[in-house]
Amino acid sequence: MYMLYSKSSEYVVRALVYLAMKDNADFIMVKEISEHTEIPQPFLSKIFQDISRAKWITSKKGKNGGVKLAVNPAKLKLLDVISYFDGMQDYSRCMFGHKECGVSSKCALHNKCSDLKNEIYDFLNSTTIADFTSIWKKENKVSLKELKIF
Amino acid sequence: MYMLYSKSSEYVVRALVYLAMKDNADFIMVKEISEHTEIPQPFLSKIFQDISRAKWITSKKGKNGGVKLAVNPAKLKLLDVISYFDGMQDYSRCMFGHKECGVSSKCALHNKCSDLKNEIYDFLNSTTIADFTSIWKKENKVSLKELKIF
DNA sequence: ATAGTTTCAGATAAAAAGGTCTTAATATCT
DNA sequence: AGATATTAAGACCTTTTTATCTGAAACTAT
Repeated sequence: MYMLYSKSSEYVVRALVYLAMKDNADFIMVKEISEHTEIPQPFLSKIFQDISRAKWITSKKGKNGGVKLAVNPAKLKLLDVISYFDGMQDYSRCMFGHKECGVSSKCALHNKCSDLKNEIYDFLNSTTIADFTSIWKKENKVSLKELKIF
Repeated sequence: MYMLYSKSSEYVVRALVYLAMKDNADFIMVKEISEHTEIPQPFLSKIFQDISRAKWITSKKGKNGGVKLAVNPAKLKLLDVISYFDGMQDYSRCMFGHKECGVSSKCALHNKCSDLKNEIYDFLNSTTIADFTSIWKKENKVSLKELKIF
């Protein structure tokens, strides 16, 4: 499928939003996050291993262990998250495959489409984990099961 | 992956555009279409079987056989093609999962996102196979290898 | 130190998507 | 009628994505 983002990306956004809602003093157990986000726990563990390598979180083993945000969620853009898991896609590609898509060959269809792609790019590039978190806090919700980027 | 469309959808658009460029008097061999669109022939056959059930094309076996458009390409919307293969997705779903997404709970993020989804929907709903074809004719191209919806 | 808890790491399994192959059926031409 | 060309149909294979399992390592509290 030509994708906007994968399941992993969606999951990790939910997980990061949940973490960002906490005061970030304690480590949060993966199990707890799994329950509130409805992400299968083993899968979530693996995702955390992944983003722990990327230094977005730190983790602690043993009693009172868990995971904790290591970066400012206001600096974590959706684009970063998605491209980390799914790779960066080409938001500027011409739909007709022209290498040099000059003015002469531009048409309404092309323009419409590249505008759309720019908008998607801008949205992903300007929206952060913190943006989601602040809304969720306002709503006083705990569960993030339903959260979807699009 | 959360998709905009699958490979099948992309392929079938290319194939339909190719067919729509022909005068539609003769049946066109799947092999010929496969070569000009760079779609693996066995896969393309399968896709044609599919859309032949949907009555978008007719096919003829045997010598001088092949496939032929059975509908007006100006009436074939991208949305139809994509939803036929990938199913209709929910373009109006609230990103926070609210069943009743009332004004009070709407936020900038929600609005931005639903605007985007609407635009995508409108694009897919207003663009037809014929739109692609007319541009391709203008460009005097034969090969459709590079064509991509987005 | 030891027991208990919890992540880490990697192997493995299941599901979905994408792609190929083979045989049968059907049409056309001679 | 027979030979040939071409799609139909469905089984099968491959790759990618998603999900699970297991044994160890590490930390804490007692």
